[in-house]
Amino acid sequence: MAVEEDAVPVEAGRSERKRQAVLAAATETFLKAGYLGANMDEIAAMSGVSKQTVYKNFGSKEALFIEVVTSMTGAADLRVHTAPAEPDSAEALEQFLFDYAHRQLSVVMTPRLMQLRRLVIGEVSRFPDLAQVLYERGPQRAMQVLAGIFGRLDGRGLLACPEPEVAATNFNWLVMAEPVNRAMLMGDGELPDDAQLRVVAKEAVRVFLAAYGRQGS
Amino acid sequence: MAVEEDAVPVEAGRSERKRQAVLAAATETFLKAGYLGANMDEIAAMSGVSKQTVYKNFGSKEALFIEVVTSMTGAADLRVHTAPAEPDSAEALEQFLFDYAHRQLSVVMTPRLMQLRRLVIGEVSRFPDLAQVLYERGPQRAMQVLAGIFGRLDGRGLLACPEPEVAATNFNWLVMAEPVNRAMLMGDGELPDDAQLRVVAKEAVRVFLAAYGRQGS
DNA sequence: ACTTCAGAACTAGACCGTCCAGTTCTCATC
DNA sequence: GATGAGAACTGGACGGTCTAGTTCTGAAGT
Repeated sequence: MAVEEDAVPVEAGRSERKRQAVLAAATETFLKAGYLGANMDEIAAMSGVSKQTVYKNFGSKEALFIEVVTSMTGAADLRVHTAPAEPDSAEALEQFLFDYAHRQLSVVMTPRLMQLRRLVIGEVSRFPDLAQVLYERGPQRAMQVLAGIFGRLDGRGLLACPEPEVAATNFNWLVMAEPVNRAMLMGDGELPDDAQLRVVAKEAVRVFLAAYGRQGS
Repeated sequence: MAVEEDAVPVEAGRSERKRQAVLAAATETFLKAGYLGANMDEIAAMSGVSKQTVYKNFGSKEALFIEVVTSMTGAADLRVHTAPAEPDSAEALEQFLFDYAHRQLSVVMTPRLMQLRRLVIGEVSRFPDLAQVLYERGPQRAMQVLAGIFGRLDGRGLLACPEPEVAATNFNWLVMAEPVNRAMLMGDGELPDDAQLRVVAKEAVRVFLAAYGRQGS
């Protein structure tokens, strides 16, 4: 029937447009006020839609919240997940690690993703499944991808990590831990700029290579 | 007048006992339900006290919440903050780092402290000052203490860290990042046991010494 | 006698979800 | 291109529920 069953509707029908408007307004509202603090009337008003339409599209406040979080994690997932070319020499390895760290930091250290993380953490007891999905699609996936790469580099003698998962975990958190955990509690007021991200990434690579490189950088 | 202005009342008067009962009940309730989800009627009932008494002792829901969080952070602060004897040889250094990491993990990785952290993170926009206090009395203080120690060890030639703050930050998160961030999103269902904590601590020390030790472990 | 508190009712307001009458859009058919 | 049926939407009101905070009465303790 309809040929335009597009997954990413550029010019969608009225219903779909309203649905997207509600989702956008709900995202803003939940990020700002939290789950209990968010107001369905306000979401409807902000999206220029009646409450009836909100409930027709999403059924309940819970369902809307779940949709907001999963759609945001999915979008972030796409931006992070691009297979990088693996290095084949010591110099290429160092550059590869730095680029990976810098890109990961650049994508993740944004006010919206930090606020999403706060939101989900605060609702762990109410929505444990959502939090688990965020963990699996975030840190866990990053560490799995890294572990695969590190395992192959170990096989080629470019790294010395008998347990690639451990090395991947340590590299991941050497890069992400300080900025993320600082942002969690100190707010988005002083998120690190690009220069600071590069400093963090560089020292993380140095420490990592000292521990898992062939003969120290 | 009253001679018994004890800071830590072992056997306090009725008023003080009721105050403590309210504080205990409020702590449980806020940890379980969050700020907006907590119910003042329930807190009064759980502490065997009338709402009038609750409001006489703590003024408002906000004030009670602030008191709950600050008293918990203060208590945790006391348990973490004991000056350790600094090492004076390479072997003592390794043992010192391991003991420090293991103790830090043991104290922090408890369901109540993890839940407190989730609670405060979820309320960052409503109570930014509380979150800042938690950060300063938690990770920040730990890193400052470590930086001081590392600076002296660098002076004695036991470490090679021209920037002790950077080394302290990296050691702290090598130890804490994986367990804490996993617990934040995956819940308290599978908090690491002592054996796992020792594995994490040991590998953290190894990586740290490879990067900041004098000639590798 | 005098303070203190329990217990319960009460105020004032917020909010989720529903309902309905009237309007607007979409799209197949003519 | 006009038309008409049916789906989608609006705007507002509203029921029922919940909650923070106040107030009142009576009892208990000192």
